[in-house]
Amino acid sequence: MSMSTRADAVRKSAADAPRPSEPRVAVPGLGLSWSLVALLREWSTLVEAATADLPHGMRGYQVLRVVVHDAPPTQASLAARLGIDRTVMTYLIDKYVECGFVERQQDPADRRARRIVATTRGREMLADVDVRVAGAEEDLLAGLPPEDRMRFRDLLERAAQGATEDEDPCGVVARAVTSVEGR
Amino acid sequence: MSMSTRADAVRKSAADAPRPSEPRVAVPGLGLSWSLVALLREWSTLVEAATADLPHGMRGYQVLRVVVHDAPPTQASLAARLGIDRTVMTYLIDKYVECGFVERQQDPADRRARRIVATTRGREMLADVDVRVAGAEEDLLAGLPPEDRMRFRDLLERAAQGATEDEDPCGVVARAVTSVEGR
DNA sequence: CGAAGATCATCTGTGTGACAGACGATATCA
DNA sequence: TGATATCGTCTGTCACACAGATGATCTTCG
Repeated sequence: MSMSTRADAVRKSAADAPRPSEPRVAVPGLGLSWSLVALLREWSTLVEAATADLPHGMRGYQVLRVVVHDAPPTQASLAARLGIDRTVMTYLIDKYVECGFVERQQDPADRRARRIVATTRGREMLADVDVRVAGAEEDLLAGLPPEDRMRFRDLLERAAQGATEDEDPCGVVARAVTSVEGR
Repeated sequence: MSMSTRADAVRKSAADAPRPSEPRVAVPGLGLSWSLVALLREWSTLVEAATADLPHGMRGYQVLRVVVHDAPPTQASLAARLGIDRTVMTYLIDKYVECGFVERQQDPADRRARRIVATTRGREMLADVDVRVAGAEEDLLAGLPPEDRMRFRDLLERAAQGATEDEDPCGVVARAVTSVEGR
């Protein structure tokens, strides 16, 4: 960030209000970082609002999504898929079971494993949240004229694709997400 | 923090939720979240590498940057600027003092306050890291043809600006960053 | 078949990091 | 002068991720 104001300006009395910071901020090469982070942050805020009903925030949403769409055979594989520690997955699922969104079923083929299946209620909730999330994403780009939004999405997607070519896409999201909600 | 766009009232934190990921599987609106997060994640990785010499990674980098460029009058204002808790700032600065990058100087005008000033070594280090970070950002967009990069930067910046109009830009970055590197 | 080892989910302990609150020192205001 | 606010620090607490051990079960191979 850093802005043009400079050191000598330190004259000002300490009593000054913590200045509200003006949004300009122009430092070479910094705009990219800042914009990326700011946008993601805003996204996080919006999506958080959209999923306020779900335990464990974004994390939980992801889990539910994967459970519904991919139905991984074991809890461990589910965790691996999202880059979450297996022990964490345990109490994460606990919570969701408690809320009635998913169930643990003994896999008859392998009695060590529990298959995590979404309940009807879980599915409904997911569908509902999906809609809200989509809306949130649209809101996120509200500052751009419609035709630029598409262009932006496209460029963003290509950039991301290029940047993560050889990377594991699942863990990526999981890790980044974890933190964002951190606060 | 205030959220500009809608996102009304989100007192409780507990949810977030991107649409993660699996590579295939096309879900409407899916790409945006994933791409944003993935790109930021990649950025985080690169920048983390670029700032490996600095304590506290990118957090420390931000602090050093602000110290050098803005020279905030007090430790508290520095913390506020970056959205970091004041008590956290204490040991964060401790570390940097220990490394010889900054110094705490009693402000003669207000003996309660310590002015944080960068040492020559700190400035050199910052300049050095700045270069590396700029390079990292360039790498980040390597997947885009050169002319698209500019276009992308522009769109990204405008989108971010629109999304965070009335928001405090500093805290934004700090918080998001914290989280992302979380891991 | 049966023993050894792998795998699954869970439980327990540990470490890290953020934050609230209290504190002494100082500044400011009435 | 006294009351109140601010600055930086310190202490205690809390949440959370992770490593390791545990009991149950499957698999492999002699």
